[in-house]
Amino acid sequence: MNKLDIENYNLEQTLLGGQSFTWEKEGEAYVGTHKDNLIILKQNANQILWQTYPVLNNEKLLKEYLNLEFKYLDTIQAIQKDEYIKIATKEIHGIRILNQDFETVLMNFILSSHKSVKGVRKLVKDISRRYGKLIKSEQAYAYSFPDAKVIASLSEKELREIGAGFRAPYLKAAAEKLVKDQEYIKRLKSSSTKEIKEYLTSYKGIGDKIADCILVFGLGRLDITPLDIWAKRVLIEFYGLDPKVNYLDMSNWYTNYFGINTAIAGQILFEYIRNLPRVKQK
DNA sequence: TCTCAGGGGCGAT
DNA sequence: ATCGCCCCTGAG
Repeated sequence: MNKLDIENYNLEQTLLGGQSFTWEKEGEAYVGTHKDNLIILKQNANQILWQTYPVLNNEKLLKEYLNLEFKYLDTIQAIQKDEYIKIATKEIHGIRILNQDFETVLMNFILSSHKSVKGVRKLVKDISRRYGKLIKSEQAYAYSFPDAKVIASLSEKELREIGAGFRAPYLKAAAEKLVKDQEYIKRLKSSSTKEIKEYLTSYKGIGDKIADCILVFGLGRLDITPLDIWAKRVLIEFYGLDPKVNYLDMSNWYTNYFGINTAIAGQILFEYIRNLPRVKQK
């Protein structure tokens, strides 16, 4: 395998933390797909061992996908605004935001609705195994998540049968829309966050939260923190916000407080609070 | 075996 | 603004 020296990179939390659903841990290795590429990674302290398939040694792809050029330490320094985030950044170290494929992220997050990370990963894997492309190496294999055209060609019934449940019609309609809007989307990517969000929420099955996930994880808009229940708990338990504050106001709070890299702060606080020992409610 | 909520969103009120 | 309900799985 190829070697790359890189400090402050936590593969485990980055790949399996819930921003991507196309990774599995197999023994010591992380096996995942990005578009129609298979990527195998291992972490050894400050070294990442890696290989890509079917095109071998694709360093450009790897660096782009793992976001290796990202100025991690500068960002961490910029968000040290209070004791909570300071403690969190000590405990949770090395999370990056991946540069994932837009279409895959959009479809995967539609599937994430009312599902645990583990549940989404399983569903994504089941769909990939059945309808995706097989990519093999000598040591591992994986199926890529099908592109929009393939998903659009499936019936709602097929998607239900594989486990998509009530998300099946959303997924199918989204895939059709992705195909139809292909050219429009290319231009949209350089538009304002607000405009893109408006477009995304016009999809059935995409509301505020999932739209924000797509903006951050599929388009690299780091000036947003997607508000799942954990990001909300952070605001309520650490920063004293009233639980009744609506989505948009909470979201604006993050952006106003942490600024252009609030997505990173959000990921760190999310991991931190999620791993705190909790007393059971009720 | 059974219950229950899960990193939401929709549609009706 | 609030509230059932959606489909299925893993965890208890």
